Amino acid sequence: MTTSNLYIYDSLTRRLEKFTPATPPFAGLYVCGPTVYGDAHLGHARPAITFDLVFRYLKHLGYRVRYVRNITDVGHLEGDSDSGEDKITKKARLEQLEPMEVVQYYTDRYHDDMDSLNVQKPSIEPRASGHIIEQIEMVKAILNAGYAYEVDGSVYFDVRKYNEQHHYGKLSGRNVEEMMAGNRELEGQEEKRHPADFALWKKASPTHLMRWPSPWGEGFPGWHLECSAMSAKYLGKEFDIHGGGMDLLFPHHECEIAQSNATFGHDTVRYWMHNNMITINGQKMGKSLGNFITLREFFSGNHQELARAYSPMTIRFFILQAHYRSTLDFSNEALQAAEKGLQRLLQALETLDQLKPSDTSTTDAAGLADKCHAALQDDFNSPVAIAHLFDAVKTINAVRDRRETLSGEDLKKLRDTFRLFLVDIFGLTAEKDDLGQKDELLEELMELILELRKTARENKDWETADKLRDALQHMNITIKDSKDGSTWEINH
RNA sequence: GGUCUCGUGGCCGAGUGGCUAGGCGGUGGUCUGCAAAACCAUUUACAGCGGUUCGAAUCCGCUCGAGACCUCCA
Repeated sequence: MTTSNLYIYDSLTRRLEKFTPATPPFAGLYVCGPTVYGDAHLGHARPAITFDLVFRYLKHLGYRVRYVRNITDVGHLEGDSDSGEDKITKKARLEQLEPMEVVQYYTDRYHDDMDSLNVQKPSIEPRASGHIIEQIEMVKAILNAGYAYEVDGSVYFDVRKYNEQHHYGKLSGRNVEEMMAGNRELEGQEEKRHPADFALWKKASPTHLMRWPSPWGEGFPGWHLECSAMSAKYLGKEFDIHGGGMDLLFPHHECEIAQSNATFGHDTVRYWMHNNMITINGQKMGKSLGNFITLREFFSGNHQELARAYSPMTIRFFILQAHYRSTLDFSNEALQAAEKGLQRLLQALETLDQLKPSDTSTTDAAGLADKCHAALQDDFNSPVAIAHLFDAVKTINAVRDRRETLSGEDLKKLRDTFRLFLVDIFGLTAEKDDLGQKDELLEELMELILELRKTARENKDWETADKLRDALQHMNITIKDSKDGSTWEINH
């Protein structure tokens, strides 16, 4: 294994901590996945890409990583009330489908979106509905430990009791007493002994569709239980990294900590990582505000806020260009800037293959790997690593233009390093749809047209040459002339 | 109201005490039949006020502004 010096910002200690996995060379990573009752929006892309980077980089460092990302397919209640309808059921009713049809439909679409973004599949993608037994067992264990109570077919976590021996609120920086003061009156809370108590198991109302038998009657698991149960099942009672969006810090992850402590008597997570939010007009992009733009809308450009379509790779690069703990503000201008920047990097990747080695090097190319590693080992600072790649682009172009030279050895090193970080670790590649759109017939036709234009230009028949160029531009095809001839591409 | 975070040049976005972040845009140039593309060069910053320090974007205080969580949310 590569000796690493990886530091991760731990949300719990609020400091950079040196990453030392519990049982090297293994590393366990659990990330909260989506609730599948709607298309993924730009906000969903952030944790997916952030932890895809973590996954890829840990693997690169030589760890044997088990990455678990759940699918939440048990509908959580819309309100905190017994009478509330859950999100998936509501969607199912509106679309006249089985709840599980809704789940399947949006799970498939989520997978498609993640594939487009070149997000690697997790090692295990467990569904909450497939782990009802594990969740029931966990409720039992918490009841046995005395940290929960049953009321009329529902089981609640006893936060006040738990707080006597543990600190409920240590992750999100709050305490139970303070939370009392600011707590709002919500319906359906009469059963709880304390407003901060949360449901571990919820009795299903007669009309509730998603329901399972349990020792407490027909019902469904509580909001926070699935992640505790499934992370323990697949990663053990102590695992390395638990990730998710900052908005899950409270109450979701706070509750997970309480559940795990109640069940196992100790924390299960060694490092808590939280990605920040994507904002639009300075505000969080989210379901509740209704100001979200789905990934599919980005890819098609079909949304009021979008000046045009943006490719999946542009979205990916846009997200990687900011540090995961900073907010990232969406704008058309920023996305177009990202698109241009990415093109520059990808162009350099191609140029790199054409470079010829010299006897000696006039420029340093060896430092790139160290600099990029240093950036990533500093809490996955992808924007700094990317800045180093841009510096390397200058070198690559200089060698191409014969302003600098590289020895064979240095050239190989530069190629390997550049490709390693850009393609393997950041997952940035040329758009696949480029090739998809260029079918064979089109290729041949374009070759013919470019040949005709070349002849026209050689005969100084500028009228014909320009006519071809302009006509193609109208068809959304751009001709790019260079010394070595002309190339073409379809505009996005 | 409670807890917390942030405020960097036209835009996005790194940076936590002294050393050019980077990208995009703009401007100038090279190339080109012209244009585009590509490449090269280059421009402006640290919300305000006060303090600590030889020295602060970076530490402390205050003011102003924005946001997040406290209910489902990535």
